[in-house]
Amino acid sequence: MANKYQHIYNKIRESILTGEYPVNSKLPDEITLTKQFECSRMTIKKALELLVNEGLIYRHQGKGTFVLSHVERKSKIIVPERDIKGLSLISSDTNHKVTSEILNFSLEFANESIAQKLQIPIDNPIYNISRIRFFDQVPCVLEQTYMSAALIPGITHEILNKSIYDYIENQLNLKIVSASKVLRASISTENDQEHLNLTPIEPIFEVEQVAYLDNGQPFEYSISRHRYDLFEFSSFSFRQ
Amino acid sequence: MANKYQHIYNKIRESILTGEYPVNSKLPDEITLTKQFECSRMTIKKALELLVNEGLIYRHQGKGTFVLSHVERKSKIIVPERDIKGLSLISSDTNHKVTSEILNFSLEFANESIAQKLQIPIDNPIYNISRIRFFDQVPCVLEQTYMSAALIPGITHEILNKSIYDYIENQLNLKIVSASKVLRASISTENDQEHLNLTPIEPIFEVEQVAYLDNGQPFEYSISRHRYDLFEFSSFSFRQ
DNA sequence: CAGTGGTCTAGACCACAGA
DNA sequence: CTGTGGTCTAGACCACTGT
Repeated sequence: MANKYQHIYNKIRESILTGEYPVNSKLPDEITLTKQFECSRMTIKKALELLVNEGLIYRHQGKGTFVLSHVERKSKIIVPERDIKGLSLISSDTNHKVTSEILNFSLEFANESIAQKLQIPIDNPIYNISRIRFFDQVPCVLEQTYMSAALIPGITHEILNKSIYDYIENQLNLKIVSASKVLRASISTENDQEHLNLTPIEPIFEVEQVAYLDNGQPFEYSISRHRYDLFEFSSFSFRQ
Repeated sequence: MANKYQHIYNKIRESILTGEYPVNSKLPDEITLTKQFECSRMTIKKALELLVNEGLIYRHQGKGTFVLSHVERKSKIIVPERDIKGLSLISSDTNHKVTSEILNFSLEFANESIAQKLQIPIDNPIYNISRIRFFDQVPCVLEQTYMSAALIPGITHEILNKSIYDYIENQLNLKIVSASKVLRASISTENDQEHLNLTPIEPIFEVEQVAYLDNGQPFEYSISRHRYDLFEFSSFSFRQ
């Protein structure tokens, strides 16, 4: 493990998830943890902060640190709202299979709206990519993606059939670090209904996303239209 | 200002929003900031971390700290995804008016599902509250709320017409600190269509939420059904 | 190499909770 | 009062960037 605080975070997280620290129980105090992990108090704090952000524990000045209940849900595909990679995550994590069908893949020139999202000049070249994503052979997402061709060179059909993110991170060695999203419900269009097998009254869960590299440059603007009955987005928020 | 790091956070945030540090510009390095604010480097780091979480800046080891672009959107009611209080926030923030119509307000006994969400025993008393929320006289949210009556005593019609959160925080002096949410798109029911003036093909943006007090106790379980055309949820996520 | 942010320390003092 | 987490310091050493 590279960092001490991440190591400690993983260890404590594991202890919580395996039930060694049960729900509602009190964690050892910070001083005890510094001895247990042979580190300073600041390092323990940093590790525990990660668990607070994750909604796994809460801390109370004067009282201590306690394990929160962490409920699992199973009926749908749960996308952690703060996740950046979307379906790619699921495919590597579980025994489900995510595949793609490419509807369109072309090189175009950015119009004003897209140029603004990607923070590039108008008429710069961009990839325009339309895919249907299948989850265990079931069509579940219509995805429209725009990427700056200068920033992400060498996209091929082959790559689109797998994961764009894998290519960017492992082949181009770029780091995807953040994303801003807008989530909304939307009436399904005829196009949606055809590709995702929906009736006209069945809606779409739309996610509009701009994803950023570690230098702050937007590299992808995408609009994903999810089957309403297969996706939920979960999030945990707390006051800072 | 209570804390030095919050003071510094506010100052730098202000400088970014007023354009004193323009988009894409580099912030002063940490050492310079420690001199400017007369504090240690850890304190600067803590302040800057808040700005990173907010998506206002990004930091790059070896290079520096830079201002990210922060775009505003205006066409819809934008709910910051990490917000806990929902509409109450908007009503106090803007010159728009949020009102309520109470459809039902009764004391009941928790069934298994609700008891589990609120982490109370089955058959404990709970408030069952149904409200329509109006935004500038337009009905826009159907809200179903369950709260433990033991935890949040003294709810009245009067309070429901205003903000429950205000009552809990200012009258009962309880602190609402976190919430876990599930967001989904849903077909509108006849009930939705009637109260929110929707046609059958118009969907609902549903938010299911459990909100927690600072002692980790869930105090509210709610399901809010939003007009799909008036609400968007925005979020910013980054890898930790 | 110098400049910058990332991690980590050892300890000080404060604020809050509960006996 | 003791036990707890929150804030803050002054400084060390490391990792990465670009000259």
